[in-house]
Amino acid sequence: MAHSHDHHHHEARPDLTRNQDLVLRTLNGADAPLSAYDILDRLRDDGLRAPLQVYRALERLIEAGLAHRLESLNAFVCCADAGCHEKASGTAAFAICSKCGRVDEFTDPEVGERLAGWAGVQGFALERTTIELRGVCQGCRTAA
Amino acid sequence: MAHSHDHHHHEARPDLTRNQDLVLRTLNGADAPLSAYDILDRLRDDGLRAPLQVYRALERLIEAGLAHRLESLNAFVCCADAGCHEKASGTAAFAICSKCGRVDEFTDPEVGERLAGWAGVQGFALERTTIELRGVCQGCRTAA
DNA sequence: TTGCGTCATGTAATAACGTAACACAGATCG
DNA sequence: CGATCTGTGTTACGTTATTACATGACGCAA
Ligand SMILES: [Zn+2]
Ligand SMILES: [Zn+2]
Ligand SMILES: [Zn+2]
Ligand SMILES: [Zn+2]
Repeated sequence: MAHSHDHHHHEARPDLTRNQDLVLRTLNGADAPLSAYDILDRLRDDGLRAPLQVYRALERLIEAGLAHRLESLNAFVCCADAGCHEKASGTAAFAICSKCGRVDEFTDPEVGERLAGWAGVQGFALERTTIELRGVCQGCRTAA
Repeated sequence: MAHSHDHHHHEARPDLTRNQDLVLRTLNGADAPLSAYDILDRLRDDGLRAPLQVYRALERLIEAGLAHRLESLNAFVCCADAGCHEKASGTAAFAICSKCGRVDEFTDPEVGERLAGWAGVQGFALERTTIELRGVCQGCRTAA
């Protein structure tokens, strides 16, 4: 079932397998980052039993640019900025609220260029960049 | 033995306790990031037995600006850029070589300002920023 | 058809990373 | 003196991630 007419989904996703699709839906349905074990718990009823099943799916989703890992949280979110992988200035950054857990993904071309520039000068072959901001979101601040 | 005359070390450190000093020396003596358990293993002969002893020391060292945690590695390094905590443009970034493990700490004021600027516009109360570059350092590339 | 690579999957066991809870010792201050 | 604060030591536990091995589905070529 690689090519077919069952794309009830607005985008031609890069052919997800069942487990990958389950994990991606779970991430999409969450309003905060989920750990691999959170995801596993939510997918027990769908037959997933072991962490590795989740980690393997996450690996592919991240490769495909459909999800991100938040290193400072050991958790995962689905990509919320389609342009974050457009090379040239496509370095995703994440603002993570310590109060409510919400995550805001954004890109700043200037930041990406500065870091790439540093790498160029140093002869550092840049493969991946992690930018994570921790703090309190506006909603949580005004709700104080 | 908190105050004494045994500061054979060039800087007036913020009065480290024995465990903090042991951990900091270990980090200083390493040529790559160390996990908390790496540190623990190296300090068994000095009497440390449990992970918590290391984590507590690391917590203080990081607060004091003497060490950093690398989130993408779950490991720790000692601070290599005294200016990285000078507020105004003092956001530390780390370039981590996937081949040899070496870490290069640097700061780019422009990057710090752009991220702080985004936070300001969004009403996000920024507390902490993580910037980590993964790739291959020049030494490892030319040694290919 | 059979055999062979490749990829996803399933499962168990274990490694690696991190924290809660409790008890104790020394310093400081009324 | 007791009250409190900070650092310490220890046990036990919780969370996150990987290794190793076995199986099943598919495409393809002999
Ligand atoms: Zn993204
Ligand atoms: Zn919030
Ligand atoms: Zn530093
Ligand atoms: Zn290197």
